[in-house]
Amino acid sequence: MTATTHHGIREAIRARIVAGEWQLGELIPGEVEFAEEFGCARTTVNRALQALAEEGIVERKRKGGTRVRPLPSPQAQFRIPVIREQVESRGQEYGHRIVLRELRDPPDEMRTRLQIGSGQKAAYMESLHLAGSHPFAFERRWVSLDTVPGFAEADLSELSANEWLIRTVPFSRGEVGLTATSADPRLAAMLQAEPGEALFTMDRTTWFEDRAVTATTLYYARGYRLEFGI
Amino acid sequence: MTATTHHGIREAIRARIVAGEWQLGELIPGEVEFAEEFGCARTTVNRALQALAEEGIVERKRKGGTRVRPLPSPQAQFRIPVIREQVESRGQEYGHRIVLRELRDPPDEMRTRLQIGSGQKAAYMESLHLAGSHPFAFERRWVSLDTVPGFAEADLSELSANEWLIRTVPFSRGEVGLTATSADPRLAAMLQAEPGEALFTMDRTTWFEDRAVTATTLYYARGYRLEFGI
DNA sequence: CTCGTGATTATGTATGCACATAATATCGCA
DNA sequence: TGCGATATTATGTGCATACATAATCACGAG
Repeated sequence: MTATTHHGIREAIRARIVAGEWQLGELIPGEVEFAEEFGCARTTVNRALQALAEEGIVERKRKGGTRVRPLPSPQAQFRIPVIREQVESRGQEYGHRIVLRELRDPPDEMRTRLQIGSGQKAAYMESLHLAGSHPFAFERRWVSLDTVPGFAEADLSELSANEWLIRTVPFSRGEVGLTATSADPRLAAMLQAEPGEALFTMDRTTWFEDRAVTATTLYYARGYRLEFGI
Repeated sequence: MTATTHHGIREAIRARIVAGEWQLGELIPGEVEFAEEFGCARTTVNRALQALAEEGIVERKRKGGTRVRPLPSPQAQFRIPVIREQVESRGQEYGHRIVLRELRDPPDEMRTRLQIGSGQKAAYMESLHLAGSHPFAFERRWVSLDTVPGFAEADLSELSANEWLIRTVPFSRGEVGLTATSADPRLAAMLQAEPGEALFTMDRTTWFEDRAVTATTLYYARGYRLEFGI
């Protein structure tokens, strides 16, 4: 296997790093050297090494050369799961039920997070995501009407709030937090769990440019496990 | 800003996608078209669009053209945190204490996961990661002596087991799972938590090529939150 | 010995070109 | 009309080249 594609070269170099040919933090050969070895143009090696750098396998500095990353804290890539896809990929039918939907005065902490002026209301909703007839996750969501005025009248019978927002508001960035929560009585009732049970929890805040769009917290039913490879 | 670097062009196109210039799933202009618009070579546009494709922003098909991804389920990139760095980045002093370390017969589930033949022992250890004088996380770890024979005699007074393994065994891939666990009495005692309290839990199995290296479960102390941006 | 300046060097990146490859469209033939 | 061969087209990729940029090193002036 001496495919002289940037792809092939990238994998060849990756294999040699993984095999321990160079120490952690050690300088590896330069682009020219590799190019001679693989019998290709420097450009090609450059692309391969840049790709490895983006993956976090190596570090590169002009003039400094390329070195294996000292602490290869593995970068995990995973997709924030779309609940519908998660459920359907388990071969179950997805459904969702809006438990509560109203305009509300957000608590102070949420005002700050969503940049909502005091006195202004925001849309609040609670909904239950179902896998077949079993609860899969319970969602609490705040939506800034300032950023998304149309949300108050949105028809959410077909699309979930999340899907509606994705289609309506292009969103640029977000923050995600993962925690464990003890089920309070309401959560326990919603998710058919014991009060106090440990629930895997994901909360997310998203912005469009500089304006907060929505903040949601998802409480997953018992036994949920978010898996990914590295 | 009309920097004609692949980097600049990538950001320009990204901005236009985010701004909603094209519908989800819609075809965006071809490489030649963009090249004319930006006044650069097609190669440069190609690199920019390929980068966006790797990010999952667009989909490309030969002859089919480039289109905005239909469901921009945001890809999150985050680094699996190295505990020492987490603690130190909070301005606290990192320490760790080995609670238990011995050779043991792994339970069946673990035999399968680590590919350990029946009758063979594996290294088992429990350790406590400290932030200052407070417990930060409790770790249960199995190590395959088949893959890492040196582990039985490794000096773990300076490096944590994880850091020792990273430096010793190059590792190629792993699987990570995130869950919520209720603290059992032992966990509660170790982490100064209430029994039954919800603990954020991360387990990991890593392989070197086709051989399992180690499987660990990390129970984080109360209130831990794994954060990342998208 | 110290400091600054210029030479050196490795990576970063744009370009024009050639050819590869995959998917689609079109046309000719039965 | 139906089907298969062929042309077309958009992306994929490699190469040689030129120049940019940042970091380091060597050297010489003070």
